[in-house]
Amino acid sequence: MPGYAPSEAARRSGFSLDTLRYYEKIGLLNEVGRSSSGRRVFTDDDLEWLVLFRCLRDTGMPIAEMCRYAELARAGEHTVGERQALLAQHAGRVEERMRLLQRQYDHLQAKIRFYDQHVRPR
Amino acid sequence: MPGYAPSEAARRSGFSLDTLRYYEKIGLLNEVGRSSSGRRVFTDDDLEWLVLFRCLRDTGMPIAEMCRYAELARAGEHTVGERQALLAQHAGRVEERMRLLQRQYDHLQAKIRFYDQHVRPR
DNA sequence: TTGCAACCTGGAGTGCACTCCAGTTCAAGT
DNA sequence: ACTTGAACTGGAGTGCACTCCAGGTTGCAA
Repeated sequence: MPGYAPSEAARRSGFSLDTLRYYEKIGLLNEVGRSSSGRRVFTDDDLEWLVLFRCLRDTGMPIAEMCRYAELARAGEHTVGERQALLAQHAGRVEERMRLLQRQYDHLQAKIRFYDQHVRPR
Repeated sequence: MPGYAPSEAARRSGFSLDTLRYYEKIGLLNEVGRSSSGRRVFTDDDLEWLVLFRCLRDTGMPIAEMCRYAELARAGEHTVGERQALLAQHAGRVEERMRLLQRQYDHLQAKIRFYDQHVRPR
């Protein structure tokens, strides 16, 4: 059980120090342990949570929903079904977003190719 | 040349009336024509611009960059190269985002499948 | 022992992209 | 003539997710 300094946790998770403190303050991240002098010491478990938050954030989940998920997890094992449902619903929305993104990307490419006719005519 | 009422333009573009006015106010959308009584009348050309803005917005382009593109277009034909380059650069960033999104989506699916072991054990 | 970087806190500030509001005007239907 | 609803303006307000700040510890290296 090593335990990571804030800067190390930031480096590993890709979140800024301020964001880590913010996530803890709003109760997204569980209270992080402290050293004798009051400095945060992140555990591997904390880091795993951060990896999940990064996944959820990158896929566009709002923070309020991440909080909901974290609360369910803290509530105990009997919430696994609800937690899974939450993730599954989110995954569905992500699929939709991916389809839209692909569609608009195709439009964009068409537009770029269209320019080819004018930038280098014929 | 029909010309569309604001509500019709909103319906066709998927932007709200407020957003249409906002886009015009900040100079993203060119000054829209007016009826004798001062009401906006959107042309097909306006609508085409809105379709493009929707594409760019859905793919995550910041408004400032869309403004830049619109300015280039207003500046004349000699900017086609720069315009194309701007779109191409954006497309590159979109590809990157799509890859990240796919990667994180896969993580998410793995997490959901992992729950299966616990929700319906063995 | 002194310097300095990393860390702490509470709270204020930022940037983005809208969204809402109050008060007014206008066009068209009954 | 009157009502209704869509549109107009300038400007204020909102929601989200951070990000920054001031002022104060603390741990460690030289």
